[in-house]
Amino acid sequence: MIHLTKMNRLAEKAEAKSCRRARKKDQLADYGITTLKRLGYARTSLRDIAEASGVAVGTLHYYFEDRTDLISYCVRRYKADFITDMNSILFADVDVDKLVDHFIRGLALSIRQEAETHRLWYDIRSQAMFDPVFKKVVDSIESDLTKLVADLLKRLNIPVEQAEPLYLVLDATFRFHLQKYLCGDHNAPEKFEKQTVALLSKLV
Amino acid sequence: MIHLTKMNRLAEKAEAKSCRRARKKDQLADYGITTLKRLGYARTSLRDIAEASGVAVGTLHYYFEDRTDLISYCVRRYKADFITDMNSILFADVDVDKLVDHFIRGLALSIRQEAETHRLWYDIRSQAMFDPVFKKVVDSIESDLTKLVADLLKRLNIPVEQAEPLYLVLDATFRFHLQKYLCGDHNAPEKFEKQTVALLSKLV
DNA sequence: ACTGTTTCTGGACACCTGTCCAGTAAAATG
DNA sequence: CATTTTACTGGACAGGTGTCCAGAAACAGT
Repeated sequence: MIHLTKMNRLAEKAEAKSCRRARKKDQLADYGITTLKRLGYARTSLRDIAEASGVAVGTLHYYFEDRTDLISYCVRRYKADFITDMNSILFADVDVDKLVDHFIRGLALSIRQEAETHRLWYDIRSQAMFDPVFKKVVDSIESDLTKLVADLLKRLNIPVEQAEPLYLVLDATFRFHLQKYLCGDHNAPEKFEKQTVALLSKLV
Repeated sequence: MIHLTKMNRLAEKAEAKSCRRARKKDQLADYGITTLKRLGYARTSLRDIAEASGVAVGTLHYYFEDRTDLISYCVRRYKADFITDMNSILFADVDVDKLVDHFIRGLALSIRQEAETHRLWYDIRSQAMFDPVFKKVVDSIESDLTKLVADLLKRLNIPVEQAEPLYLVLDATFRFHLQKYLCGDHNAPEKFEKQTVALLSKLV
């Protein structure tokens, strides 16, 4: 029995240790994401991230294999938050009647509040066309986003086969107006809302 | 009179000179575009372009102010070819009846034949969200593409106000299937064709 | 054939990049 | 308290980056 409790102790310790390590790793990744949002993939260096984290560059290599590993980890982690945000928009409102309008309004609001986040997403997605390292996580995010739209359709009793093309339509208008917004057009989110409503009324 | 002919001569010489210079500049830009297509914006260095051109790095600085100037010039030049290609797709066929189908088929073919070209376009467009240097040329290309769709609508006797949202729909499906194609899905162009036809039948 | 101009080279420059490691500080362990 | 393990530092390293320039080479005009 003593052996077992001893082993449990050790196991607990080991777990607590790896847990602490994981937490720190995530914390560093968060600073990484912040930096990536600001500078974009092409311009973000390890030193930028280290400086943002208030940590030496070597520390990054203590927690991550190499640059690719770090950025991949950032993107994977970033994905989680990203989808969570999107989901909270979808399920914020329960009234099925006005669900679509609220959904679209949520997206419009997100252009205002999370412009840098979405900008990074489009950056990474483009990068994935050149660097296969990001292919998997980009595919994963994109299928999650499609699923998001599918969930919306389900609640509206619309066949989910339309989810993919509908996601693409939403994505295109969203990206376009995000771009306008980032260029200083403060009415872009509003325009996005109108255009999307008009588009959806024809499609569903 | 002698003076005038003399001045004409000189003017001609000067023009021929600047013309030769411009031609060489364009030639270098072409090698730049080739390299950008292959490596993407983030990974393309002046030395890569110099090597592709069979020229010393200094020569690039002889024709271009700096890196930004070179790449901007490349993108601006690349835009011309890009739009020309797109236009030739639009006006290749004259039969109004099957114009849309041919147009979409042309786009599908372009995924196969010009995948790297389009990949670069999406790369630069994302880059423009971070670097205002590319904002202008990206806007210009995007408005040209919208005009392309508007021309298509005109020939179909459909109000051109729909051009922008329709362009966005085409862009989204095109980009999505280009991505799939680049990931090894050889049927992506075909799927693009089907999905786009289905989508358009609902929209117009 | 000589002269001035344009074109181009090859290398120097300062800086930035990711990677690595000896050594230090801190914390856990006995 | 002593020792071992973990966490972290600061700097060295090789290689890559954009930029710049003295001078060679090619060319033009006379």
